[in-house]
Amino acid sequence: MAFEQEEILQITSKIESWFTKSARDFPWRNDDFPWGRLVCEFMAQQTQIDRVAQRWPIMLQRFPDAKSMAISDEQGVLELWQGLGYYRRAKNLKKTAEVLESEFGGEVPSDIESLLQLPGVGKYTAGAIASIAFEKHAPIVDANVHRVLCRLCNHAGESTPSTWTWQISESLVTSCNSPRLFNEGLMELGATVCTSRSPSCDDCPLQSCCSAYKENTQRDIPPSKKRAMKKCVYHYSVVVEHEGELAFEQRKDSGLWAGMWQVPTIDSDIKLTEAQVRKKLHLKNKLVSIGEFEHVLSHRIISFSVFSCKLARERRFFWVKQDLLHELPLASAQRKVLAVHCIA
DNA sequence: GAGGCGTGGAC
DNA sequence: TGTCCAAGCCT
Repeated sequence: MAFEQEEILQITSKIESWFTKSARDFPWRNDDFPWGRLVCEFMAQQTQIDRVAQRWPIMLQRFPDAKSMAISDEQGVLELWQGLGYYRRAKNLKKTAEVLESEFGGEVPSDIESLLQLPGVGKYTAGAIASIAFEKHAPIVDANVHRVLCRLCNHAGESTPSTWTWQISESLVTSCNSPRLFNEGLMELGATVCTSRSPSCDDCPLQSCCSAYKENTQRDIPPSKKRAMKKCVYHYSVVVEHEGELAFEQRKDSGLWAGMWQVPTIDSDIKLTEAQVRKKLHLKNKLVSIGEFEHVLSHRIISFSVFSCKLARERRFFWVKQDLLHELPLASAQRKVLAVHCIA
Protein backbone atom coordinates (compact mmCIF):
# COMPACT_ATOMS: atom_id res chain seq x y z
CA MET A 1 0.00 0.00 0.00
CA ALA A 2 1.30 3.38 -1.02
CA PHE A 3 -0.19 5.42 1.85
CA GLU A 4 -0.13 5.34 5.64
CA GLN A 5 -3.56 5.36 7.24
CA GLU A 6 -3.12 8.95 8.37
CA GLU A 7 -2.35 10.09 4.82
CA ILE A 8 -5.43 8.25 3.57
CA LEU A 9 -7.67 10.10 5.99
CA GLN A 10 -6.11 13.42 5.00
CA ILE A 11 -6.52 12.79 1.28
CA THR A 12 -10.11 11.54 1.47
CA SER A 13 -11.18 14.32 3.77
CA LYS A 14 -9.59 17.00 1.58
CA ILE A 15 -11.29 15.63 -1.54
CA GLU A 16 -14.71 15.39 0.08
CA SER A 17 -14.41 18.89 1.48
CA TRP A 18 -13.18 20.34 -1.83
CA PHE A 19 -15.95 18.65 -3.81
CA THR A 20 -18.63 19.82 -1.42
CA LYS A 21 -17.79 23.42 -2.25
CA SER A 22 -16.50 23.04 -5.83
CA ALA A 23 -18.91 20.63 -7.50
CA ARG A 24 -20.14 21.81 -10.88
CA ASP A 25 -23.88 22.10 -11.39
CA PHE A 26 -24.92 19.14 -13.54
CA PRO A 27 -28.59 18.21 -14.07
CA TRP A 28 -28.25 14.74 -12.48
CA ARG A 29 -26.90 16.34 -9.31
CA ASN A 30 -30.24 18.03 -8.61
CA ASP A 31 -31.98 14.82 -7.61
CA ASP A 32 -29.63 11.87 -7.97
CA PHE A 33 -31.46 8.56 -8.37
CA PRO A 34 -30.05 5.20 -9.48
CA TRP A 35 -31.64 4.98 -12.95
CA GLY A 36 -30.60 8.55 -13.76
CA ARG A 37 -27.09 7.80 -12.55
CA LEU A 38 -26.93 4.60 -14.63
CA VAL A 39 -27.99 6.45 -17.78
CA CYS A 40 -25.45 9.18 -17.01
CA GLU A 41 -22.63 6.66 -16.62
CA PHE A 42 -23.46 4.91 -19.91
CA MET A 43 -23.46 8.23 -21.74
CA ALA A 44 -20.23 9.31 -20.04
CA GLN A 45 -18.14 6.34 -21.18
CA GLN A 46 -15.29 7.88 -23.21
CA THR A 47 -17.35 11.06 -23.59
CA GLN A 48 -16.66 14.42 -22.01
CA ILE A 49 -19.14 15.17 -19.29
CA ASP A 50 -20.17 18.57 -20.64
CA ARG A 51 -21.57 16.85 -23.72
CA VAL A 52 -23.45 14.36 -21.55
CA ALA A 53 -25.01 17.23 -19.63
CA GLN A 54 -26.76 18.44 -22.79
CA ARG A 55 -28.21 15.06 -23.71
CA TRP A 56 -29.05 13.54 -20.33
CA PRO A 57 -32.21 15.60 -19.58
CA ILE A 58 -33.70 14.70 -22.98
CA MET A 59 -32.96 10.99 -22.46
CA LEU A 60 -34.46 11.05 -18.95
CA GLN A 61 -37.53 12.92 -20.09
CA ARG A 62 -38.26 10.28 -22.72
CA PHE A 63 -37.19 7.35 -20.50
CA PRO A 64 -37.76 8.36 -16.85
CA ASP A 65 -37.30 4.80 -15.58
CA ALA A 66 -36.02 1.39 -16.65
CA LYS A 67 -39.50 0.15 -17.53
CA SER A 68 -40.21 2.91 -20.03
CA MET A 69 -37.03 2.03 -21.90
CA ALA A 70 -37.50 -1.71 -21.55
CA ILE A 71 -40.88 -1.61 -23.31
CA SER A 72 -39.79 0.87 -25.99
CA ASP A 73 -37.99 -0.04 -29.19
CA GLU A 74 -34.25 0.32 -29.73
CA GLN A 75 -34.72 2.89 -32.48
CA GLY A 76 -36.02 5.46 -30.00
CA VAL A 77 -32.87 5.10 -27.88
CA LEU A 78 -30.61 5.32 -30.94
CA GLU A 79 -32.50 8.43 -32.08
CA LEU A 80 -31.61 10.24 -28.84
CA TRP A 81 -28.04 8.92 -29.02
CA GLN A 82 -27.35 10.54 -32.42
CA GLY A 83 -24.01 12.34 -32.54
CA LEU A 84 -22.74 10.91 -29.24
CA GLY A 85 -20.79 8.09 -30.91
CA TYR A 86 -20.05 4.56 -29.68
CA TYR A 87 -23.61 3.55 -30.51
CA ARG A 88 -23.16 0.11 -28.95
CA ARG A 89 -23.62 1.91 -25.64
CA ALA A 90 -27.16 2.85 -26.64
CA LYS A 91 -27.94 -0.74 -27.59
CA ASN A 92 -26.43 -1.99 -24.31
CA LEU A 93 -28.40 0.57 -22.32
CA LYS A 94 -31.62 -0.67 -23.89
CA LYS A 95 -30.63 -4.30 -23.10
CA THR A 96 -29.73 -3.31 -19.56
CA ALA A 97 -33.17 -1.72 -19.11
CA GLU A 98 -34.72 -5.02 -20.19
CA VAL A 99 -32.60 -7.00 -17.73
CA LEU A 100 -33.47 -4.61 -14.91
CA GLU A 101 -37.15 -5.09 -15.72
CA SER A 102 -37.00 -8.89 -16.00
CA GLU A 103 -34.43 -9.75 -13.31
CA PHE A 104 -34.38 -6.90 -10.81
CA GLY A 105 -37.99 -5.74 -10.54
CA GLY A 106 -37.29 -2.64 -12.59
CA GLU A 107 -34.77 -1.32 -10.05
CA VAL A 108 -31.02 -0.74 -10.36
CA PRO A 109 -29.15 -3.17 -8.08
CA SER A 110 -26.68 -1.75 -5.55
CA ASP A 111 -24.08 -4.54 -5.42
CA ILE A 112 -21.07 -4.77 -7.73
CA GLU A 113 -21.67 -8.41 -8.67
CA SER A 114 -25.21 -7.75 -9.93
CA LEU A 115 -24.19 -4.55 -11.69
CA LEU A 116 -21.40 -6.36 -13.55
CA GLN A 117 -23.98 -8.72 -15.07
CA LEU A 118 -25.59 -5.85 -16.94
CA PRO A 119 -24.52 -5.47 -20.59
CA GLY A 120 -22.30 -2.43 -21.05
CA VAL A 121 -21.41 -2.26 -17.34
CA GLY A 122 -17.73 -2.86 -16.57
CA LYS A 123 -15.69 -2.34 -13.44
CA TYR A 124 -15.72 1.46 -13.63
CA THR A 125 -19.45 1.85 -14.30
CA ALA A 126 -20.38 -0.70 -11.63
CA GLY A 127 -18.21 1.09 -9.08
CA ALA A 128 -19.58 4.49 -10.04
CA ILE A 129 -23.21 3.40 -9.64
CA ALA A 130 -22.59 1.51 -6.40
CA SER A 131 -20.63 4.34 -4.82
CA ILE A 132 -22.39 7.42 -6.15
CA ALA A 133 -25.99 6.18 -6.18
CA PHE A 134 -25.78 3.86 -3.14
CA GLU A 135 -22.85 5.10 -1.03
CA LYS A 136 -21.06 1.74 -1.27
CA HIS A 137 -17.33 1.81 -0.54
CA ALA A 138 -16.51 0.64 -4.07
CA PRO A 139 -13.43 1.90 -5.96
CA ILE A 140 -13.57 3.55 -9.38
CA VAL A 141 -10.78 4.35 -11.83
CA ASP A 142 -11.49 6.34 -14.94
CA ALA A 143 -8.97 8.43 -16.91
CA ASN A 144 -9.35 11.28 -14.38
CA VAL A 145 -8.81 9.14 -11.29
CA HIS A 146 -5.90 7.33 -12.93
CA ARG A 147 -4.18 10.64 -13.68
CA VAL A 148 -4.77 12.09 -10.20
CA LEU A 149 -3.55 8.99 -8.37
CA CYS A 150 -0.48 8.52 -10.58
CA ARG A 151 0.54 12.13 -9.98
CA LEU A 152 -0.22 11.95 -6.27
CA CYS A 153 2.28 9.07 -5.95
CA ASN A 154 4.63 10.23 -8.72
CA HIS A 155 3.87 6.88 -10.34
CA ALA A 156 5.10 7.08 -13.94
CA GLY A 157 4.10 3.59 -15.06
CA GLU A 158 0.94 2.91 -17.05
CA SER A 159 -0.85 5.19 -19.50
CA THR A 160 -4.31 3.79 -18.67
CA PRO A 161 -6.12 2.49 -15.55
CA SER A 162 -4.09 -0.38 -14.14
CA THR A 163 -4.07 -2.90 -11.33
CA TRP A 164 -1.85 -0.49 -9.41
CA THR A 165 -4.34 2.40 -9.68
CA TRP A 166 -7.29 0.20 -8.77
CA GLN A 167 -5.51 -0.86 -5.59
CA ILE A 168 -4.78 2.73 -4.59
CA SER A 169 -8.37 3.72 -5.35
CA GLU A 170 -9.67 0.88 -3.18
CA SER A 171 -7.34 1.72 -0.29
CA LEU A 172 -8.69 5.28 -0.31
CA VAL A 173 -12.42 4.67 -0.79
CA THR A 174 -12.43 2.03 1.93
CA SER A 175 -11.57 4.67 4.53
CA CYS A 176 -13.47 7.66 3.17
CA ASN A 177 -16.51 9.14 4.85
CA SER A 178 -18.81 9.43 1.83
CA PRO A 179 -18.00 7.25 -1.20
CA ARG A 180 -20.30 9.44 -3.30
CA LEU A 181 -18.47 12.65 -2.43
CA PHE A 182 -15.02 11.07 -2.52
CA ASN A 183 -15.29 9.19 -5.83
CA GLU A 184 -17.11 11.91 -7.69
CA GLY A 185 -14.80 14.48 -6.14
CA LEU A 186 -11.70 12.62 -7.28
CA MET A 187 -13.06 12.54 -10.84
CA GLU A 188 -14.10 16.17 -10.71
CA LEU A 189 -10.63 17.17 -9.49
CA GLY A 190 -9.08 15.37 -12.46
CA ALA A 191 -11.54 16.94 -14.88
CA THR A 192 -11.22 20.54 -13.68
CA VAL A 193 -7.91 20.98 -11.77
CA CYS A 194 -5.55 18.05 -12.24
CA THR A 195 -6.07 18.15 -16.01
CA SER A 196 -4.06 16.33 -18.62
CA ARG A 197 -2.46 19.30 -20.45
CA SER A 198 -1.98 22.12 -17.97
CA PRO A 199 -2.81 21.20 -14.39
CA SER A 200 -3.78 24.06 -12.06
CA CYS A 201 -1.64 22.91 -9.16
CA ASP A 202 -2.09 26.20 -7.30
CA ASP A 203 -5.82 25.49 -7.00
CA CYS A 204 -5.39 21.86 -5.91
CA PRO A 205 -6.45 20.73 -2.45
CA LEU A 206 -3.91 17.89 -2.66
CA GLN A 207 -0.91 20.05 -3.55
CA SER A 208 0.80 19.52 -0.19
CA CYS A 209 0.63 15.71 -0.48
CA CYS A 210 1.39 15.43 -4.21
CA SER A 211 4.70 13.70 -5.01
CA ALA A 212 4.62 14.72 -8.67
CA TYR A 213 4.20 18.36 -7.64
CA LYS A 214 7.22 18.07 -5.33
CA GLU A 215 9.32 16.60 -8.15
CA ASN A 216 7.73 18.83 -10.82
CA THR A 217 6.91 15.77 -12.94
CA GLN A 218 3.15 16.24 -13.15
CA ARG A 219 3.16 17.13 -16.86
CA ASP A 220 4.80 13.83 -17.77
CA ILE A 221 2.51 11.65 -15.66
CA PRO A 222 0.80 9.53 -16.76
CA PRO A 223 2.51 8.88 -20.12
CA SER A 224 0.49 9.28 -23.35
CA LYS A 225 -1.51 6.37 -24.66
CA LYS A 226 -0.18 4.47 -27.63
CA ARG A 227 -2.73 4.94 -30.39
CA ALA A 228 -3.31 2.50 -33.20
CA MET A 229 -2.59 3.62 -36.75
CA LYS A 230 -5.71 4.80 -38.55
CA LYS A 231 -6.61 2.62 -41.53
CA CYS A 232 -7.82 4.43 -44.66
CA VAL A 233 -11.05 3.15 -46.19
CA TYR A 234 -13.64 4.35 -48.73
CA HIS A 235 -17.38 4.79 -48.35
CA TYR A 236 -19.67 5.55 -51.30
CA SER A 237 -23.06 7.09 -50.47
CA VAL A 238 -25.85 7.67 -52.94
CA VAL A 239 -28.66 10.12 -52.22
CA VAL A 240 -31.72 8.72 -54.00
CA GLU A 241 -34.60 11.18 -54.16
CA HIS A 242 -38.16 10.57 -55.34
CA GLU A 243 -40.94 13.11 -54.96
CA GLY A 244 -39.57 14.72 -51.81
CA GLU A 245 -38.56 11.48 -50.15
CA LEU A 246 -35.08 10.00 -49.66
CA ALA A 247 -34.11 6.32 -49.73
CA PHE A 248 -32.52 4.83 -46.58
CA GLU A 249 -31.24 1.47 -45.41
CA GLN A 250 -30.27 0.25 -41.93
CA ARG A 251 -26.71 -0.80 -41.18
CA LYS A 252 -26.14 -4.30 -39.85
CA ASP A 253 -26.46 -5.05 -36.16
CA SER A 254 -22.73 -5.17 -35.40
CA GLY A 255 -19.61 -3.24 -36.33
CA LEU A 256 -19.35 0.41 -37.29
CA TRP A 257 -22.50 2.48 -36.69
CA ALA A 258 -24.43 -0.71 -35.88
CA GLY A 259 -28.19 -0.32 -36.25
CA MET A 260 -27.93 3.25 -37.52
CA TRP A 261 -29.47 4.34 -40.82
CA GLN A 262 -27.82 5.61 -43.99
CA VAL A 263 -28.58 6.51 -47.56
CA PRO A 264 -27.57 3.55 -49.78
CA THR A 265 -23.86 3.18 -49.06
CA ILE A 266 -21.01 0.83 -49.98
CA ASP A 267 -18.12 0.36 -47.51
CA SER A 268 -14.88 -0.60 -49.25
CA ASP A 269 -11.21 -1.11 -48.41
CA ILE A 270 -10.28 0.00 -51.94
CA LYS A 271 -11.29 2.78 -54.30
CA LEU A 272 -14.28 2.02 -56.53
CA THR A 273 -15.50 3.52 -59.78
CA GLU A 274 -18.97 5.02 -60.27
CA ALA A 275 -19.91 1.94 -62.30
CA GLN A 276 -18.78 -0.43 -59.54
CA VAL A 277 -20.75 1.47 -56.90
CA ARG A 278 -23.85 1.48 -59.09
CA LYS A 279 -23.57 -2.26 -59.69
CA LYS A 280 -23.01 -3.13 -56.02
CA LEU A 281 -26.09 -1.11 -55.04
CA HIS A 282 -28.15 -2.52 -57.95
CA LEU A 283 -29.01 0.99 -59.13
CA LYS A 284 -30.11 1.32 -62.76
CA ASN A 285 -29.46 4.99 -63.42
CA LYS A 286 -26.16 6.83 -63.63
CA LEU A 287 -24.73 8.29 -60.44
CA VAL A 288 -23.85 11.96 -60.41
CA SER A 289 -20.95 12.96 -58.15
CA ILE A 290 -22.03 15.82 -55.87
CA GLY A 291 -19.19 16.01 -53.35
CA GLU A 292 -16.51 14.38 -51.21
CA PHE A 293 -15.30 14.72 -47.63
CA GLU A 294 -13.10 12.98 -45.11
CA HIS A 295 -14.53 11.59 -41.87
CA VAL A 296 -12.02 10.69 -39.16
CA LEU A 297 -12.75 8.12 -36.44
CA SER A 298 -10.57 6.94 -33.60
CA HIS A 299 -9.39 4.00 -35.72
CA ARG A 300 -10.29 4.89 -39.34
CA ILE A 301 -9.93 7.65 -41.88
CA ILE A 302 -12.94 7.33 -44.15
CA SER A 303 -12.97 8.97 -47.55
CA PHE A 304 -16.63 9.63 -48.40
CA SER A 305 -17.80 10.06 -51.99
CA VAL A 306 -21.36 11.33 -52.34
CA PHE A 307 -23.53 10.78 -55.40
CA SER A 308 -27.11 11.55 -56.34
CA CYS A 309 -29.34 9.29 -58.40
CA LYS A 310 -32.79 9.62 -59.92
CA LEU A 311 -34.82 6.48 -59.39
CA ALA A 312 -38.36 5.17 -59.21
CA ARG A 313 -39.54 4.39 -55.69
CA GLU A 314 -38.23 0.90 -54.90
CA ARG A 315 -39.65 -1.09 -52.03
CA ARG A 316 -36.25 -2.41 -50.89
CA PHE A 317 -35.49 1.03 -49.46
CA PHE A 318 -37.06 2.84 -46.52
CA TRP A 319 -38.40 6.15 -47.80
CA VAL A 320 -38.35 9.20 -45.53
CA LYS A 321 -39.85 12.63 -46.14
CA GLN A 322 -37.18 15.33 -45.98
CA ASP A 323 -38.84 17.15 -43.07
CA LEU A 324 -38.83 14.00 -40.92
CA LEU A 325 -35.12 13.23 -41.22
CA HIS A 326 -34.41 14.30 -37.64
CA GLU A 327 -36.38 11.30 -36.35
CA LEU A 328 -34.12 8.83 -38.14
CA PRO A 329 -31.07 7.59 -36.18
CA LEU A 330 -28.14 8.83 -38.27
CA ALA A 331 -24.45 8.93 -37.38
CA SER A 332 -22.61 12.20 -37.92
CA ALA A 333 -21.05 11.07 -41.20
CA GLN A 334 -24.53 10.57 -42.69
CA ARG A 335 -25.54 14.05 -41.55
CA LYS A 336 -22.53 15.27 -43.53
CA VAL A 337 -23.71 13.28 -46.55
CA LEU A 338 -27.13 14.95 -46.34
CA ALA A 339 -25.46 18.35 -45.99
CA VAL A 340 -23.54 17.74 -49.22
CA HIS A 341 -26.85 16.92 -50.92
CA CYS A 342 -28.51 20.06 -49.59
CA ILE A 343 -25.73 22.28 -50.93
CA ALA A 344 -25.62 20.54 -54.31
C1' DG B 1 -3.97 -8.01 -24.91
C1' DA B 2 -4.69 -5.36 -28.62
C1' DG B 3 -7.97 -3.52 -31.58
C1' DG B 4 -12.90 -2.15 -32.69
C1' DC B 5 -15.93 1.22 -31.51
C1' DG B 6 -17.37 8.05 -32.62
C1' DT B 7 -17.32 12.51 -31.90
C1' DG B 8 -16.08 17.19 -31.20
C1' DG B 9 -13.49 20.31 -28.15
C1' DA B 10 -8.96 22.15 -26.76
C1' DC B 11 -4.60 23.81 -27.92
C1' DT C 1 -3.66 22.15 -38.98
C1' DG C 2 -2.69 18.22 -36.73
C1' DT C 3 -2.58 15.89 -32.43
C1' DC C 4 -4.41 14.56 -28.19
C1' DC C 5 -7.99 13.64 -25.38
C1' DA C 6 -12.50 12.07 -22.98
C1' DA C 7 -16.77 9.71 -16.05
C1' DG C 8 -14.78 2.49 -20.97
C1' DC C 9 -16.56 -1.93 -22.61
C1' DC C 10 -16.25 -6.02 -25.31
C1' DT C 11 -14.03 -9.54 -28.04
